[in-house]
Amino acid sequence: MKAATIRDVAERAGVSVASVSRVLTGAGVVAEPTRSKVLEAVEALSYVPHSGARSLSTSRTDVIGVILPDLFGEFFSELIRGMDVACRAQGRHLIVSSSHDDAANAAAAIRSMRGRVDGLIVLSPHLDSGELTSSLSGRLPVLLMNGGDLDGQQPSMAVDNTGGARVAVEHLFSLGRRRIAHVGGPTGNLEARQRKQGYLDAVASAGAQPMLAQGEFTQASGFAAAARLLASDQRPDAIFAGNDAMAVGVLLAIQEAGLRCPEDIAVVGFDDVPIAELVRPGLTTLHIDIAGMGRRAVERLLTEIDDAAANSPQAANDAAREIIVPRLVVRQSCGASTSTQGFSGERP
Amino acid sequence: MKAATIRDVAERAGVSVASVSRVLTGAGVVAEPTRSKVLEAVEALSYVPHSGARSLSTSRTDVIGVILPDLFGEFFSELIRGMDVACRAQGRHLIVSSSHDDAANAAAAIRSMRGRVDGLIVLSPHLDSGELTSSLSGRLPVLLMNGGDLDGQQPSMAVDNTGGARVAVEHLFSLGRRRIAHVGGPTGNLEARQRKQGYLDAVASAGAQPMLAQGEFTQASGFAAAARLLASDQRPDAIFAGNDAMAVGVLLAIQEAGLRCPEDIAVVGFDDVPIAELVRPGLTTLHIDIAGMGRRAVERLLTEIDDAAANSPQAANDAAREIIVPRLVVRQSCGASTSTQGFSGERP
DNA sequence: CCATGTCATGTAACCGATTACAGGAAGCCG
DNA sequence: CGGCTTCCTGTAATCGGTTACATGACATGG
Repeated sequence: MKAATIRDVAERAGVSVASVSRVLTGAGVVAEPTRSKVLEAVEALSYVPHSGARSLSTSRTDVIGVILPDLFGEFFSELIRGMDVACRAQGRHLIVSSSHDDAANAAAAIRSMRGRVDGLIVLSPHLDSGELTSSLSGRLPVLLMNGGDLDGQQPSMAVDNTGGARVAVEHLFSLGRRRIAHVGGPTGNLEARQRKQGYLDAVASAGAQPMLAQGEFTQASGFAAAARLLASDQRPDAIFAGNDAMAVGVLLAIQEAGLRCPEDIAVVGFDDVPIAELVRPGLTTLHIDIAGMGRRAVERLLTEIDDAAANSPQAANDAAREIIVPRLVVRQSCGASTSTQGFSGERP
Repeated sequence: MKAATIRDVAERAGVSVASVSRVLTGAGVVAEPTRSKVLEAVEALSYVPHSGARSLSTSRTDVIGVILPDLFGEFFSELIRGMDVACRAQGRHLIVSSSHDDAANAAAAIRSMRGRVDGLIVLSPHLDSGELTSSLSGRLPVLLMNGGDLDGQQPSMAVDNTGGARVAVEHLFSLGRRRIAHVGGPTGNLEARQRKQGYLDAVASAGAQPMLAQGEFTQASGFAAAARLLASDQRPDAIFAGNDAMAVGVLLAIQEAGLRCPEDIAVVGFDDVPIAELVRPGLTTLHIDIAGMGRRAVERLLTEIDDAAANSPQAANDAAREIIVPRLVVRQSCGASTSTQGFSGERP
């Protein structure tokens, strides 16, 4: 049995295909008896419009695509969740393509999505992807997240990594720490660079000396980097890690070295992944509302798509960079509060 | 500037649309000079076939849908990653819809996907979703994951929760533990029930008494449940938790109670989420190759789709239930190995 | 009573691909 | 050179929606 078409529905309801279409799309007016006859027929045949045919005549797909790099588990799922919620609310669908670790890979994914989505959200921690995207996009609306945005013309969103890092380091200074070290992420990663820059700014403002160690955004690399720092003759009294995974590695290294956190060395991370509040001591870190970011990204892309469809010239208005400001979450690892809190890590 | 169509390409290349189509789809034969002229024109116009038009004439979308409940971060992202890899390898796309916590919600998502996907993968921890799916699916190929599969006719995949739990508990018995308790997941959850059943089986085989506590698959609930168990007059010497999140809560409760793991109480979890090897002591747990499961699910769905397209009667062959057998990963928390391992938690 | 406007509905063109079938060029053989 | 393949290419029908425009019914006002 073939699937029912709009003509089958029209025939069964005793009306024309135009009326059926009007009822289903909500466009135009239909008299009440017609409407109910149509709905009845739709129900009886369990008719579902053929999305391809619809997209052919409307030249919209009602689908938006997301291109993702290889991401940490929690970040990925939170982001998708937020996007999904926003899409569902707008009657859109989400098509994802993940694990694009290099630019060429991402480019291929973008190409394969063209023609099947109304717009794209591209997460690109690679510096060169700004140009890459614009060169590939043709006239497909694109929203860049956490990327370079080299030309400043693409609509984009990004976390204020520099500012967040500065806040973290200033917080440590305000608690009396003086020898504050930084464990940075991979050099090729834009976010890693920005966080390092924020650290350097804050240290410079305080008139202190920077102490740097290189990591890879992984727990193991944080452990190794911290081990190097602890062995140096000028041992730091605080470590600001480029992300939470490395911060947890730092905590373990401190523990393994027989030192105490926060008494001997304070630690601050970045991202506020769920594990941050579960480790002991609880990790002070910068919180980002990841799901909210995802939701916001979808909303912005949709207005961009609408603008493009309307050919409106004020599209330039939307071509702004939106900044997400992370919020410092103070737990035990920074030493600000010495009270030992009981376990209360409810996780939904 | 409108997007180029196949006719634009044909005109520029000086050939017919049929030839262009043949080059792009790979169907039929084309002479070499024609092929290269076409590819050149495609390149010049940066032509991308209109997926809607294509799906209209081929009645395929090359997209598969995934319906997901609210999942834990790591599980979700690993699963999607595996599916995504498999899809890409087969030239398919993945459309996701997550956070469907109840059956009605999932049903709505399934309906909204009909007509825009070639098949569906439905993750449903709800007991009633087997019928739900079959009633909604019409003639859309569906693969059920971790669901009830009440009628046994749907192709499906599931983890051997019962068997895995039994292995875990038997392992504890083999280490000399005798008073083994279980912290179970929510009663409405099928997987929670199966794991509990495996625990009960193993305990019965050993002629021991079951000790049960109720949790919610969250870390906090595991903490609370363990606290209750530790306060009882017959304190257990081992706790098998229904998943890793609860197991971590159990570890914290033991620590907070001034007891030692594994010396006083051994702990075993289920799932082997990344955090399992990072907590101290390292958590002994049952490993599931989540990404592999996702990949396999896509592959099975694709063969199901092919069978449906070919109208082949041996489709019944595929309507089997495939079982994923979890593997016990022994770390420190069960007390099997007393050697303290250094930190080596490399995480890609 | 006729001209005119309003409103609901129907007819048919169109979106952009695929592909069955027709047709033409070239090659081969007798 | 004629007839027959063989091989490639082009024409046009088709998929299932949407929607501009035509149509017809009915009400209203002069």
